[in-house]
Amino acid sequence: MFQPLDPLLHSELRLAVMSLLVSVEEAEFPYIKEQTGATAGNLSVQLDKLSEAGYIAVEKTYKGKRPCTICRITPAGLKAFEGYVDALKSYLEISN
Amino acid sequence: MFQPLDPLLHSELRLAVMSLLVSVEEAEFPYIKEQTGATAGNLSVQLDKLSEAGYIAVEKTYKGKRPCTICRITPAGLKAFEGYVDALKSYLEISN
DNA sequence: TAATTTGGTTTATAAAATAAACTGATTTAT
DNA sequence: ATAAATCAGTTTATTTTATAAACCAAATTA
Repeated sequence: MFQPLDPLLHSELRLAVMSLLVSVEEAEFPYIKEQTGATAGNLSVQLDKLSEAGYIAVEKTYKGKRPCTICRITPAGLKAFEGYVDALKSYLEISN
Repeated sequence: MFQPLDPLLHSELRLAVMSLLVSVEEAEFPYIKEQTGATAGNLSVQLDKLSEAGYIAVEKTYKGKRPCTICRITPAGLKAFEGYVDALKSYLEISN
């Protein structure tokens, strides 16, 4: 009846991050922060979780002299996101 | 960009309960328990939260000699559910 | 009449989300 | 030159949440 929801994606901020990365395929920390409205601390923690799950790849480089964290969705992450969206439908489609 | 998600509905079990009640408009505790696969304890707690939020109405009656807890979605609950589904779309629709 | 089942509630614990505080380097202002 | 402010994050602490375990009362079955 109801498909289980991946707890890693069933989180407002992590879902927003993944949603963002699905469409842009590359985003810097401050951009994600701005788009999601998250605090830096919260974002940092959630990016770690997504990264540890292999849903995103995090590259730490420099932009001029300043540190720069770039995030990209991975194939596993894309698959998980699609699976989550699919599972959600079992909760949203009225009367089947 | 991303619409906030009602934390009361952004919960696997509570969402399942609401989804169920949207389509049936009346369900007994054991039925909800069976359909969602939840433990009785967890379900009891989550029904309380939905009830306290005014999203569902809980009627405690008897079915013969046995206690019977009947749940119905309220207009406020239906509105909240629809709002939640709508907000979710801002996370799921690829490239706005 | 003892054990089991039904229909739950209450309580305890583990996990999660989130913000606050902090670090270290870079600009900018004085 | 140096003090203050900003940038780019991380770490830690706190609150909230989800969940299961333990419990309770009544009814049913053995």
